[in-house]
Amino acid sequence: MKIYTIKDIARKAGVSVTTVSRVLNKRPDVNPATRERVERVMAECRFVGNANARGLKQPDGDLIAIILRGRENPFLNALAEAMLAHTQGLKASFLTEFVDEQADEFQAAIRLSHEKRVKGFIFVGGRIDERSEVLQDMDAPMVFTTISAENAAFPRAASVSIDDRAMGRAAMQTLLDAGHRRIAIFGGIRQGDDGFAKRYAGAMDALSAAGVPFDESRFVQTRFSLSGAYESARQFFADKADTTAVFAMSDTVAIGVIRALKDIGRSVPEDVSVVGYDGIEMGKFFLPRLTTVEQPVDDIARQSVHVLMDMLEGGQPPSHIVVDAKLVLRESVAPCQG
Amino acid sequence: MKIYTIKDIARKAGVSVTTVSRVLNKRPDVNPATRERVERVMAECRFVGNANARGLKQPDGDLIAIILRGRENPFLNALAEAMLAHTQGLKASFLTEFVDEQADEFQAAIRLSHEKRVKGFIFVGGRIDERSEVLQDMDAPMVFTTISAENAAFPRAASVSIDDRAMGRAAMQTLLDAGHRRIAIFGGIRQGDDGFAKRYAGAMDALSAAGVPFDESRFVQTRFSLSGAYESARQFFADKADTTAVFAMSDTVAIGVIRALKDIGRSVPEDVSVVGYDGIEMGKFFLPRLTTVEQPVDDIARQSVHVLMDMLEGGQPPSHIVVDAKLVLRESVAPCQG
DNA sequence: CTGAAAGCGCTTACAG
DNA sequence: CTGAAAGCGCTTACAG
Repeated sequence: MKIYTIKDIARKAGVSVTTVSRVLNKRPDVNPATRERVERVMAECRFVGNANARGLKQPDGDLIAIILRGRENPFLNALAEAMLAHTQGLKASFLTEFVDEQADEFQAAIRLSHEKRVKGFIFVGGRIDERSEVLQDMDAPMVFTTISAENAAFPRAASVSIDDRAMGRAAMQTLLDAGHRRIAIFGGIRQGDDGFAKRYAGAMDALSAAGVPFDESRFVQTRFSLSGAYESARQFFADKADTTAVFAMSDTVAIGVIRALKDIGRSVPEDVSVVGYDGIEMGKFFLPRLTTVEQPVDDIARQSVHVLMDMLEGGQPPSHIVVDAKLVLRESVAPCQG
Repeated sequence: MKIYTIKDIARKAGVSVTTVSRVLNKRPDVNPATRERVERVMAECRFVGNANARGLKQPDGDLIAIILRGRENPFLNALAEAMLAHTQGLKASFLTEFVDEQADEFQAAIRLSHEKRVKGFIFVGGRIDERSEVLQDMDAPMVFTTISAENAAFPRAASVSIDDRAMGRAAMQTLLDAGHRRIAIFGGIRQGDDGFAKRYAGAMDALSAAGVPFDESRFVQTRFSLSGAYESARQFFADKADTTAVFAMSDTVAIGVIRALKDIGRSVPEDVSVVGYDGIEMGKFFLPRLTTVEQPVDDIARQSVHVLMDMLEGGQPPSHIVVDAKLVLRESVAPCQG
């Protein structure tokens, strides 16, 4: 199948390449008859423009990259997909870039800003740490989602997130209200004031308001995968069998923990209560259904896109938006028996 | 942040753009001192080449597209990821394209073959139907995965799949062996000899070998999502409450069915047995763990990549590879009580 | 080992 | 309404 160029089409239609380019870009200043003829030839040849050539000349509108670390994470995937849905009708075009769980999304951003002249970035489930420093040089606007960049001091970084501290507190409070006292927390590395650190701080708020001391050895730092959480839980419960409740900082972790509990002969929620975080779809189908902190995926997605466009086109300063999350009570938490 | 071009670098380093291009492409014919100087300037400027410009000249090695229909499907995602893993060290470069569940992956292929000069295609979880006809014109080699293209008569289409008929039979046999007779099948649209039709035919093989008639009204055509399967199952069991077992043509469907069963007060596997298909990770964590047909993801991925490269570089004819799947017995099937 | 020049496929002032 | 020509950032014979 020969690949036709704009030149081939021009020759076949008996016009100049300029004219072909015009009809290709649906410009108004073309004689209807000419346009029709060119369009027919293009259809016959199944002509589709060469994106590289076009990209070389046209700034591509504005290209925006949605960068997602962790291809398997169902929550982040849902978030990215929702963003794409809010992208329709915008002048900018969007691309989604997946980087490995272990990889550096900021290096990916730098690379994209050069290679593809990407003009704006949305980090889906990003982190902010010392590696983020490389972004200081970048003048493209960016937005962090599910994490606040308020204290990050990047000149052009906005953020959209839930109030992780308040929701961490709510999650823990749910467990406390059910009468639990020996509670474990399964979470990620806490650094600075990132999301995990805030959820942890919120949990501590609830605990100390209730006058319940927290035994540091009940904090488990786990990988955020089913198998990682499963192994962490097997190991933890072999040691701390008297734990009656778990606050898991993601639904995926919650599911891994529940499976491990079941395998050592303990039911959820009868023997151990579990509260998750994120609100993934599987949480509504799992047995038991997960009690969890539900992040408003669609809301976060919509706001993220709009905040970025406001910075990019409106020249507005970055803002740090906090959206409402809610704790949904389902089946994985029950009154403490112990 | 200024974006530097090869020209800027050349000027700053006091060489020609040709030389810069040479060091950029790591060609051997550059004076070490010159190379070092150019590299330093590039580093200082954080120079990264413009992909569009490069793509315009260089055939990009060979660009191969992995096309995946359905961004949410965990099985297909795992398959695509495994393919990428087998891609390391190959001369070709790969890109992953997601198309909507409802979209036409063949149109996407045509578009990519023009826009990005894609030279080969891997359809992850593709279909073969009347729409596929557009591929007749395409001379780029392609491979279908999880479905056989043996009878499709595309000149350059290879395929890698499991023996769906045999495995459909094995799935049904498992249920039969457990004593079940009133069995439902939850599957997709059967057309021609696609994967669903084969799984169905295999199930019929097992049934008729066992002398068990199949009640056509126990075939349920469902969407392949948690919620789709859930709704189908609620509706089906309201009518056919005496069904004691289900063969679900995907694990996701199996999970939706199990959740629905539980909600109408029936346990799996005590009251109803369920066998799934695919072997997604969640199946090992769900309660109960899923008895399922496990597709050898890594094997399919590796073979797909190699078959394509053989066609592309070795000029070999397309082959139709059948890889071994196995039925893994876990917890969702139990002896029939009824 | 190095550079001047042509060209990849397109777009866009500019002139008519 | 239409076309000739320059140029986007790079690569690659070709000549030295």
